[in-house]
Amino acid sequence: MKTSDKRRDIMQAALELIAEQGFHRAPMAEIAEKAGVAAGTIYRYFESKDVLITKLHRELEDKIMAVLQEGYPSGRPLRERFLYLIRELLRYFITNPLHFRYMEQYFNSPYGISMHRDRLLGKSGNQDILMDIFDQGIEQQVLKEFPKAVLFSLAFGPMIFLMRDHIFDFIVLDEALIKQITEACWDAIKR
Amino acid sequence: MKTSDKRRDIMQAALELIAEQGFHRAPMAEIAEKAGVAAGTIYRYFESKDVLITKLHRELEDKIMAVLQEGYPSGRPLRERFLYLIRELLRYFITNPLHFRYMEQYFNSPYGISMHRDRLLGKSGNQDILMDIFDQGIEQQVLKEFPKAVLFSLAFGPMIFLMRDHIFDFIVLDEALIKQITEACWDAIKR
DNA sequence: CGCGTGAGAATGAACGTTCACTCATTAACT
DNA sequence: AGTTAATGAGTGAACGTTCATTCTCACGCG
Repeated sequence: MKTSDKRRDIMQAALELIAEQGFHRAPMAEIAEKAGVAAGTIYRYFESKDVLITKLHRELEDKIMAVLQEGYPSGRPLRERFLYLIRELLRYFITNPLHFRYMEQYFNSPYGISMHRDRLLGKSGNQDILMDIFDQGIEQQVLKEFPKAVLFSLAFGPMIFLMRDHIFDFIVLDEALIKQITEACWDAIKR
Repeated sequence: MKTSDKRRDIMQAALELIAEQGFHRAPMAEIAEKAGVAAGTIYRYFESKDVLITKLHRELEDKIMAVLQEGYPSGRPLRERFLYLIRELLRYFITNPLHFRYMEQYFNSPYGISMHRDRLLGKSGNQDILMDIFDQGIEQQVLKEFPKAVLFSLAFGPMIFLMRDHIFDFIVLDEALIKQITEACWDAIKR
């Protein structure tokens, strides 16, 4: 609770500002002010804005992955595991809208491209629960015979769009709707 | 072929630069250079960068809508009309990747939010072929009973993701795959 | 116990760069 | 000759980053 205190404050301030305003409207000076430190102080903890952005992303990703792993029904059928993943991710983002906004920014930036490439090529460090489902689903002929990128898009594309709509109040994602939506996603990929 | 000449050049240069680099890495000076005019000249045709960006978007949207209307099978069943729309849009973007990249940039920016809001509320100027399909589909009980925003996400979310993957060479969208994908989208929304 | 000291932490003014936009000047056209 | 179009150096604002300076505080010494 010494150095990590300021480090935390800076990361939290950066998260909020970037999630709400985007990378370009989140100047270091403002991040510093929000974190209650001087501008120069940030550079004691992060060598550049880029590094701060990347570290923040990695931290969020780890946290989300941990949440998804937690109650993951490993032994259960594919369909159930798939529905679980989509549902829990939606719930997580609804509870943590800033996290969603941040990840979205990151994804829609040059950073996001290489991240996505690694994921599709299976090069992400931790083993990837979702890609595993796709592999098994194709093998067991439960899923349509699509490249993984296509399955990924059919499953995640709608989710991202819907979270956006939810955050901007174009729609209210309640439990009933979430259930129906996850099943609609399943309809799209199941054989 | 007088004023419109330079106007065209400027819009084309802006389209290319913004599509490839994003709004922030497309300085007016560079747009001017690419268009073969001086920086100040742009302001004879567009009162600000914002206006240029908005005009460019409107033009692309009009063009895309015109293409979609062209062979639109008005009299045919809902399913056929839906598949047509998704397929033709995919084809259009594959043929005009810069247009896709630009629209994507625009959508993932503050501009995009209000645009999307208007669309969901049916406030876009021209009547909206896709939203019509959703209205009719719900009425005729062919589609799942979702809010239009949800149907929209299920239909378009995957498409946007896939175009991204296609443009970055993570996937090759050939005719066979496009057919299967559009049908998978239909599976997601059909009752 | 009080005090001086030194090293690490923090500061914020200043710097260099980038960018959208302006405008006095020049060129082109009628 | 006069009107419109085009130019591009210049302006000021915004930003990421630096660094000389100040602050903090644990520790050793008298």
